[in-house]
Amino acid sequence: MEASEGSPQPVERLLATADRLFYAEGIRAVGIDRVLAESRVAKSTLYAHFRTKEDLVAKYLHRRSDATRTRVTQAVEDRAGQSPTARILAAFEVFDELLSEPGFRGCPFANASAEYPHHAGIQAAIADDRAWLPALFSRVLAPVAGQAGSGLAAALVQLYDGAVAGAHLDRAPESAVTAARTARALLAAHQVP
Amino acid sequence: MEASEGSPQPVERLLATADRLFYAEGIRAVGIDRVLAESRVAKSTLYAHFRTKEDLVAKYLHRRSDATRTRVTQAVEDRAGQSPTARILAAFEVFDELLSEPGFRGCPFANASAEYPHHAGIQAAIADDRAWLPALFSRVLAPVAGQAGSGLAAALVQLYDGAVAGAHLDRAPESAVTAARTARALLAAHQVP
DNA sequence: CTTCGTACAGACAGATCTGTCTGACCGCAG
DNA sequence: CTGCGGTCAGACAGATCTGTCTGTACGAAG
Repeated sequence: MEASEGSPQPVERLLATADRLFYAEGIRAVGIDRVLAESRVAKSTLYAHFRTKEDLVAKYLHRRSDATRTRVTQAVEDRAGQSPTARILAAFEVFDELLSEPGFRGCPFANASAEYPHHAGIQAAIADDRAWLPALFSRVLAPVAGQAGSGLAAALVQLYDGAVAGAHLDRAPESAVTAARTARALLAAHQVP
Repeated sequence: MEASEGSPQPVERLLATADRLFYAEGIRAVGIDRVLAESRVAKSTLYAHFRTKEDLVAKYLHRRSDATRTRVTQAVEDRAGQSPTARILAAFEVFDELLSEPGFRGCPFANASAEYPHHAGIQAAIADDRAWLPALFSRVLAPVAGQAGSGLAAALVQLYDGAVAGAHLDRAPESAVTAARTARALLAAHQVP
């Protein structure tokens, strides 16, 4: 039934290769033929599972979103008993790891939005991703910050977005540390414990 | 000698159309033929002034950068006598205007970087743009913040980048106001007058 | 009037990209 | 053994894109 631990199933190979190439070189810059050749998958297999290239792109984005959300959420949940500030800063520690990874090339969702500003399925994948981080921050802050909680969460998301942009465009991975410092100052200014 | 006030010269028409289309729809998504048709310029004229499409893209980016830098710098210089905090906040007021413009679709440099991650001329145009804002903030902060000035400037640039990303991906132009609030808190925390 | 520089219009070649289709192969269920 | 679902390999059509080239038009300079 399942893969007998040889090389992964075709769809998995396809998605792994698409992730690598689309993220590293840009989506429109990478043709379907290239993805197929490097993943050793037949064209007919691709189109048996995805209606168009854009469907594959949307799937690529959803997988990226899931992976990051899981990783960040886990780090925050691991500190369930600690203070809201400590939990927020735990998220920023993960951001630091993400932004320091060798192949980091910016936010895959911002990048995809630049390439497909008007495609419904891709924009939906992006909108989907944009929801989880403010929700996570709001959840962490809910016990201590009442009304101002969502505004504070939005400000923290901005710090994340700014760190991502800077790490990419300025090739400055230390921007995650700068963002964490600002986050700490912001939380202190709002008397979050 | 100069244009007798009819329709602008071909290169100017070309650049205006390229700016509009590249920014609104993405660079790779817009073919040269489309730019030529909408600007009513002949293909031979384009290639007499630009060696390749990418050269035109680089020019488009340089013009965008110049326009924004001029506008922001002017607002800051207009408050030459005022406090550093007031001058920084004046920049954020301009950001608010920029992010609230109807056709706003994110940072043209981040967008271009997503589409041409490996093209030397385009990456050079992006790197060029990335320098002026931290330099402006550093200049404003130099009189009051000594050593910490450049770190503070970097943090403020992050706030700008975060506001741009949020305004684009979340369609939330009010993110400029959020960023300005954080900037004010940050400057206060560093006792900048 | 002629010449020169600039621009226009559009054909053209060559490359490339997406999506369809054909045919062969292979493991497994019946 | 036979049939079937899933996969591979690659040809193919049709569209599209960049960059070159040809020929024409027009105003200014000489």
